[in-house]
Amino acid sequence: MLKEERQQFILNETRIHNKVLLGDLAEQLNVSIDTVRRDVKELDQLKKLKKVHGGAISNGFNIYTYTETDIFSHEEKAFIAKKSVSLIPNNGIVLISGGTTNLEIARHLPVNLKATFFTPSLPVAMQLMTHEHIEVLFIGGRLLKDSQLAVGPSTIRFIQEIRADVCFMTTNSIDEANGMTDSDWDIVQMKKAMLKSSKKIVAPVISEKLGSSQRYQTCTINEVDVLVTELDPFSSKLEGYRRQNIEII
Amino acid sequence: MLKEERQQFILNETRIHNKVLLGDLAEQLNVSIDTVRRDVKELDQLKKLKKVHGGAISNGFNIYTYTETDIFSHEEKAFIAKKSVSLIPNNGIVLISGGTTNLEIARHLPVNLKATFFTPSLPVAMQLMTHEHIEVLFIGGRLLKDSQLAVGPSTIRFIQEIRADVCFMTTNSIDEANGMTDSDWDIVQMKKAMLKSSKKIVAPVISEKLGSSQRYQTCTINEVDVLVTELDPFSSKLEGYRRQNIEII
DNA sequence: AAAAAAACAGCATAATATTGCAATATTATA
DNA sequence: TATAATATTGCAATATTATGCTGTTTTTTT
Repeated sequence: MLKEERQQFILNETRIHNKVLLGDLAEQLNVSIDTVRRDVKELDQLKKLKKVHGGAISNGFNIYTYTETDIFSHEEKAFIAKKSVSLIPNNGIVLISGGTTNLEIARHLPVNLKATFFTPSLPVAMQLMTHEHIEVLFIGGRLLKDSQLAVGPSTIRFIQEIRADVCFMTTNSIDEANGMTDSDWDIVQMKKAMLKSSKKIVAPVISEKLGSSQRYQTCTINEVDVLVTELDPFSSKLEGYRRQNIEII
Repeated sequence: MLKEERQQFILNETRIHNKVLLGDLAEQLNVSIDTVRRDVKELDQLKKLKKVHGGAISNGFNIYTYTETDIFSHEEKAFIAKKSVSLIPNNGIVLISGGTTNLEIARHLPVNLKATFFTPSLPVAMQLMTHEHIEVLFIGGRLLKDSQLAVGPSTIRFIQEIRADVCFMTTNSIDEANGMTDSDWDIVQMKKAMLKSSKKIVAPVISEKLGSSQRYQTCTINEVDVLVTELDPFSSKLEGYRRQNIEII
């Protein structure tokens, strides 16, 4: 059995039972308790579960597998997500695009939040479905293989029928001059439709994306209502955006 | 055997089994383990799979609950899948519902098959996306949490616009008197729409489902064109279906 | 505080990876 | 077609990784 399989099994067991004992795992997997201990330690470092004395407890369901190198950006995105979820009104209608930051938002929803989410992103939909009180509506269409996102005319038509309270729109790049920009034309068209159908536009953006731009424009900077980054809201790096009357949290 | 073919084989094996051991591959391919190692390394660099110590694991869709050990009667379902895929015409339009048997079909598509698949099932869509030459269209709508399936009026409207060559329709239960039956009303409505939009109806069914029935009817038995089971097509258990003029493979 | 359980560190062993190299096969070019 | 350039493959030597074991330290329980 491959190490990765074993770790996947451990993750699955912790998810199902909420907690597991290292001794039990060692027996089920036919390996020494030291090996299990080492596995659990690694998984803990990858934030996939929480190691406790004698066992491990679940860290919730996570569809995405982070490599060691993006552990830092993962933590930053989780921080952005925690700040972002406060913008969702109870019983609200939410439109949410794809990307790993939005995936974190889908993970960090308050357990008691009741809301309806529309999304064209397969991974985000999967993640949203783990929440009991969240209704998930998938926006269908042609699926792009790399971004796992639905695009195309039927997608846009579907989006046009929605009236959302808030839209979480992630992007490849953002800067003052060009606004939010992306490298894929189909995705940009779909995103434009999303923005049109939403009252409030929230851009959860990791600071490394600030000040860069791509080929196609989704929207200008002043169409954004709220900018959420991992930085302090009064950071000098955000000065330019503050001047545009964008709420920064 | 050409290097290309070998790598294609390796990719297919990892897709089907979710993991492979380098030693096994070397044996199956009649090359040294070094060659396999180099192939896997290349495929890893191309992000087509993930190389790990001792083997490789599938790169796309890896949710534990859908791996071999976790699917009930996996062997039989994989066998049904292998028989079913022969019914897909090249460049055809396919409608495929959810369920683990259909998931196996999505896994076992021939590597060179070109086709367009429509599905309302999240896991099936994920699996289909791992195929290079397959176009995947997701049929959106309200997602049911347990079956991970889109249902509802917008789903049905979307389906009504499709004209499919073949439809793979799995079901909870099937018998001669009641046809295909399910326990969820929304799912049955969605399935009815799928059948209406398809020229040829294929029912991949594991034999233990034969002769049982549920609350709601999807279709009568003579609407089914082809029945695929893990049994020998001439098995006496299939006698009743054969009398209905259903093709059995 | 003592006893028990668990975690940790270091080490030995076996399995797997990497590297350089030579033999062979394939491709490009004159 | 001949020849040079390039790629592929298997092998051997060496390096790395995974695992279990032992003894010791830390944590939990009594």
